[in-house]
Amino acid sequence: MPELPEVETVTSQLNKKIVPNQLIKSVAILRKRNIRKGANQFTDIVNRQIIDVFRRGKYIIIKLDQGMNIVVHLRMTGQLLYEKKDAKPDKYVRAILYVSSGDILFRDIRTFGTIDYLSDTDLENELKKIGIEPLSQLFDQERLLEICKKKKAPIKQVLLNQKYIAGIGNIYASEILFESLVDPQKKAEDITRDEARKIVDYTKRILKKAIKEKGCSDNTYRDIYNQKGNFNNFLKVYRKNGEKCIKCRKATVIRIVQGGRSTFMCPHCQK
DNA sequence: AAGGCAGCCTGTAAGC
DNA sequence: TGCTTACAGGCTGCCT
Repeated sequence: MPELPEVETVTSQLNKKIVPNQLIKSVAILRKRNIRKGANQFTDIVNRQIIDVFRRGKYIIIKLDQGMNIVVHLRMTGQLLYEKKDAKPDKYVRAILYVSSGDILFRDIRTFGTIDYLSDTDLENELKKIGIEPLSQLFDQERLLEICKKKKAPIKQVLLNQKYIAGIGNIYASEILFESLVDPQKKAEDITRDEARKIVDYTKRILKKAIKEKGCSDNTYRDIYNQKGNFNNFLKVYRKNGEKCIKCRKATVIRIVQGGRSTFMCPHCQK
């Protein structure tokens, strides 16, 4: 689940809670495999000061002093939960950061989530690999056309590819293309100028609205206070297969598979 | 270079 | 009720 709006929600809440000047008191690693790079130095973080918490793509970055960073990716079912102190972890909690004011629990049912411990340089190199922030001013019609140029992959796959655009996942990709009236199967290189303008416009509008609603909790996503987001109440096409399209009120929303993932669309509206 | 697909895990819902 | 199957919002690595 967690895509840009959900990760943004968690990041900004955590930022308010633990920035600045809080110390990492200790750390508990309950499942080693969730800790990837830098696992062996992970205990160094004790007594480091937290300088900042920010988001890039779907990564949550907790910036520490001495040029080190804790980098969290929630993947499918990851959660970061903030609790006052002495939280009692259930069996899905994979790691705990004990900070001055409370405990941060990394909870993840499917265990795909990751935590890396990276120097500023290593972090910079990791972040270079991911594409443009869709909410930045630099993401515009021209930029999207540039990204789509000479790509034979379907536009949906391009929107999902973090190398090109950072933060859009499966839910928002379906929603964006539905509002833009673009067929998700259309080759990226065939996207017109007008379609590119609409895709950019709806990407920004939908992501901003979803952030305002604290994300989308179809399933396991929760914010740091263990609360659900409200954006699923605003979904127009995602998982609406079998229902009447709300735009044309004639055709039925269908589910197709692209790259092994579900796409939801109205075959009448999206050409 | 780029696309397709299995794999990482566990839970839930649907179908029989 | 219980068993089996399909599916789940992400990403990597290997193969073609």
